[in-house]
Amino acid sequence: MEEKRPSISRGETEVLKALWQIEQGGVGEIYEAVDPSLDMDYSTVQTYVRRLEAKGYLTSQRRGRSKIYEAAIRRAQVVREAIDEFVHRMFDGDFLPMVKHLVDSREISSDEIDDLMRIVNELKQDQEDKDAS
Amino acid sequence: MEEKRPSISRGETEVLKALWQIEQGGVGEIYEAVDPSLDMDYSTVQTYVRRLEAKGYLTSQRRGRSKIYEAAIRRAQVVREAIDEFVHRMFDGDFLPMVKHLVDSREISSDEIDDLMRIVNELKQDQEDKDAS
DNA sequence: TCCTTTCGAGTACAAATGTACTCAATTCAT
DNA sequence: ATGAATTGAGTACATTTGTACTCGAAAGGA
Repeated sequence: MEEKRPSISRGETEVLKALWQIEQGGVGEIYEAVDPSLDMDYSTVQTYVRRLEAKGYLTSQRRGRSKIYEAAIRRAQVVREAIDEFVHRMFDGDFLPMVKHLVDSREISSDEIDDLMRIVNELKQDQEDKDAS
Repeated sequence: MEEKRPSISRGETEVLKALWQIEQGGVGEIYEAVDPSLDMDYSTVQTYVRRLEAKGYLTSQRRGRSKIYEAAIRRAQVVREAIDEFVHRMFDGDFLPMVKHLVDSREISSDEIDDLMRIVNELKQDQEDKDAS
């Protein structure tokens, strides 16, 4: 089991997202990959990278003079933890009200509803399969 | 339309949750209502209340020597904004992957699946009703 | 070779956040 | 009435976060 690492801030999350996208790269490449609409300074990216490494979210290996970074934690893992944290914070850990809010508070296209249907049906299927065993 | 107020921190959120629960009350009562497992100091609650008022999340009215506070923003509103922020941050605004993660990353009881079904069916119903008009 | 660009490493610093103390006024129980 | 508890108001302070600058080494182009 991994240690539980410190949580990350919004800015750090953005940099991590960029790194997940490019899989690996130096600060320059990460900088390129960060959502441009954020208009994040190179130095700022640099700082976040440093902090992320300190927090154990990514590892680096030297290659010549520069450093290649790589995420040390999979996206799904971080996302899961963030969701858990969020559901606990806002709904005392009860995820259904969360889903309800999610779908209630925005307009959803028919396609999305169908996708939702599919997701839930799959769940139900799995559950029935399990019951049958 | 309301101004967009500053966002609130975890601690502030907890105090706001407490206030939503008791509807209204002085700092003492809010303090009592805060999730005890957080073990939040009276003074800390006091500070959060002050900051929440400054941020426009709650209003107060004097009653004698003490002050009665009341939430100025409905829970649903705050929750919606928080969810939006979260979905944007983690899923670039795309809520389906969010739901998928939500249901994938935990064990869900049959009852909960049925509830989910109900929620989604209701959605579908609404959508069809709308189409019919 | 000399200039420009690129990095890493370190430092800076204000705002936000978590957490708490002080003090003065007041209220309450004995 | 007097000491204890409560409350509002203000202050304190370390940590985290957002944002950025400096400096020096290396690398690459002219």
